[in-house]
Amino acid sequence: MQVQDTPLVRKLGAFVALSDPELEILGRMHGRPRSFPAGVDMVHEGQVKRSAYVLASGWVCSYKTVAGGGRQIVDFQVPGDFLGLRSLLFRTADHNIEPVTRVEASEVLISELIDGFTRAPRLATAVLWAASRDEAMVVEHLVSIGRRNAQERTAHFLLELGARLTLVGLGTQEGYACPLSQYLLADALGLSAVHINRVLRELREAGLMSFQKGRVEFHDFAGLVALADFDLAYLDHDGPLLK
Amino acid sequence: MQVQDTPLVRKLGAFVALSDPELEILGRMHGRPRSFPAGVDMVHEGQVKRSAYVLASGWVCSYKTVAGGGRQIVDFQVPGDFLGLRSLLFRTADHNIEPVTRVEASEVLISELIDGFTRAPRLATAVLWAASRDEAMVVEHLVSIGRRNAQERTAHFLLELGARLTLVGLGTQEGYACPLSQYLLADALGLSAVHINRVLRELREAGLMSFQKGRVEFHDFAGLVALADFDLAYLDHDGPLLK
DNA sequence: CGAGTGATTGAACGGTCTCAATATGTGTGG
DNA sequence: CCACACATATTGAGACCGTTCAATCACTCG
Repeated sequence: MQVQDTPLVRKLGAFVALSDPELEILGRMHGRPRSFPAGVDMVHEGQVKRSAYVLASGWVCSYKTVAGGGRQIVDFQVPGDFLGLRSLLFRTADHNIEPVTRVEASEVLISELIDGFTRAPRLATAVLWAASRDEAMVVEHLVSIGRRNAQERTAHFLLELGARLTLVGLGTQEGYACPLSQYLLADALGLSAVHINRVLRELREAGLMSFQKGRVEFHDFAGLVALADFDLAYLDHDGPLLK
Repeated sequence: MQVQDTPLVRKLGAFVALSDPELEILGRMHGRPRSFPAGVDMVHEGQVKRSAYVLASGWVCSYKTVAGGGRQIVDFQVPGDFLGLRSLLFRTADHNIEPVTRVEASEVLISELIDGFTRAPRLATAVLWAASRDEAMVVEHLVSIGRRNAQERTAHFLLELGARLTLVGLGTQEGYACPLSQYLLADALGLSAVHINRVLRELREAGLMSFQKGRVEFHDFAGLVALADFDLAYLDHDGPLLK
């Protein structure tokens, strides 16, 4: 099988130097393609029959709803990310998953995953690392919402998305394509869409960055990192941690 | 070896029905006791040499600091909880761990953990479940801070702590002993200590609950659950999920 | 061309913060 | 046992950040 350059391979490859047999096993995980339209939940809270997926293209968001009718987006997933790993061990899914754009994803059977791990334990480590990194991002998100004001929070979030996309080859320090609406951004950052709009304007007028017409552009990367108190380290790798 | 009734055994036992050999392996994890005074960090951000621990007695908090000098407490750990599992795969710890009270904990070597899993795979499942549950709590915390007002947030948090403590035999629907100061509560809930004080007074005057002199008392459990939009399901088990 | 979605801006309200002062409790040293 | 320092809890007053409501604009798609 030809060595592939999928987002998943690129991401895990940043952590573990992958051998040919390992690449081959990963390649097989892309064998069960599924397609989902934007805006229709792939998984909803309380759903019993669940699957895990690897995102091939498109963006999705994971969210929970609250009594008042609002919702909190916990995280977005971009190509190369896993979906639904966390609640595999629960009786029912504990959150909703909604595609932000049209999405192509590969369904991963749990048995397949376990089997892959048995034959290539280093893959298990790589996936665990990816899961730990996901949780670290949720934690950083929590810190943002709890202790940063709207500007810092917004800047931090868009920087982090940039770092993740860069890891899978979909972004640079110049910017990236971003299909999120200001409403989605608001639901993710615990702010109102109106206020997001004002904050984006302030950031633009300060010459730090812009987010318009589906594209995030960093105009003063260092300044933005300083404003957001963004830690480059935890997404920055000089190369695989495991050779 | 005598079958033990430690908080860890009690918690994992709620998820997986544990056999004698499994209990014996768990018991051995309590073989490396350590003691820590209140207020002195056990682990700090960026620290390279890390250990994992199982909490035997006392409370600790995990937190991250932000530029302005503030901090956000991500979670508290109570007896039976693991410490430091998440960042095991990172080069350095990504958060601080501070004992809230004097703490007794057992150091767990990574090799020991892996070895235990090899000989008792069901233990691995149980620990993974515990880790997933921890992450689910962080997510719920995120939702609280993002989308609930101060009253709902405070009520939700104290209810969740109660549910966790009940799981290890340290609380009931009547209440529980709680060593947290209003400052710690504030750092956890993304509020100021002054406002926490007012919120606690409102909850008390509404006849819902009280938190005074180190003790949380639920006066109207159902009313509090309704106010907080608290989901009893995800911490509520009729018995082990795996027989 | 009309409808719907997303972006933008203004004005007023309100939840939470900050600053400040006063209790209350607890441990320490004299 | 008292005096004191120190942490924690409590309460008030004013300021500020972000919300809500409302209107207008821009763009896309039928």
